[in-house]
Amino acid sequence: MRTSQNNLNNTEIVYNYLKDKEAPLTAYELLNDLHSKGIVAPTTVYRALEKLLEAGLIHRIESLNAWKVCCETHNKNMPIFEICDDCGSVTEHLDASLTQSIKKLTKRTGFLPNNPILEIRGQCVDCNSNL
Amino acid sequence: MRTSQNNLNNTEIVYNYLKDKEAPLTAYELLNDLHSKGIVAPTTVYRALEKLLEAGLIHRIESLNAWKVCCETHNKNMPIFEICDDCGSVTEHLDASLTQSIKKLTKRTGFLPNNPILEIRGQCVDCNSNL
DNA sequence: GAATAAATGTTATAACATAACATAATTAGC
DNA sequence: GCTAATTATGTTATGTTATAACATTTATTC
Repeated sequence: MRTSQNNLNNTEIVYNYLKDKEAPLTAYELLNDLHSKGIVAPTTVYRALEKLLEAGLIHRIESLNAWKVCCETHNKNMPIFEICDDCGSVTEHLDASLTQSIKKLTKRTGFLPNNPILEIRGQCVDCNSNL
Repeated sequence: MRTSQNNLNNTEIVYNYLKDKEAPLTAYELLNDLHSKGIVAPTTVYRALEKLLEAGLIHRIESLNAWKVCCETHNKNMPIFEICDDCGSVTEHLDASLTQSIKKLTKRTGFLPNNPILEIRGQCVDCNSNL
């Protein structure tokens, strides 16, 4: 029996919900928030997230165990995330010189990069200027 | 009642064990391996890891949920880790130009960095040259 | 040696993630 | 359109990572 009320599949439901969020959400936050859409098991959430990740539509924020939509303007650059530990906002940045630095490093060491994880924990401009 | 057999405290026990490892260990791997030293609860392991982290003696590898001793030659540079998904080895690197790139980015965005998490998943030189 | 602080022990549980297998929906070929 | 194969989904259970809450012990200070 199909439990969802409309013709969106789980992957689309998760993506649409995540799309509007400033801060990333954990899988269990998604599960909780999307109960009303017929998503009732962790497995369902994780399967959707896996597909979105493969499609390059979302990123996993490793240091938060949370998920965020991709800005989709990578243009060959590696994404780096600024994570505000005060307000929880996460912003994605693309930076050519950073990307070059990492490429140089891996070239020098002979490492074959696959998935760079670049996250900076700290305080965003709004939070550190309001002190 | 004191259960450990010698005069090392838990923090030292964990550090000494971690020190010799090429690959990082998870908290539960440490727990399992250090049962014989009287460490029998997750809490004990996490408390030791927290102290070592504060002391700057270890790093947490976020994308592996695992822990590794610090090379202790940072010299103001931010550590970046190359993580081999084939053999599990993790190597720590210090790179001035990478550090500069990140500083420039945070200066531009007004972000106050606290803890940079820089990890590259991929294939180490040994694993990618043996193909 | 009593009072305080720091470290450790113990039990329970929260939070994050996947395994294993059953069923349903979609599609591809005939 | 029917059947087979594939893909998606549902369901239950469990594995893995991390912390809370509180008791006890050890070390330190006066």
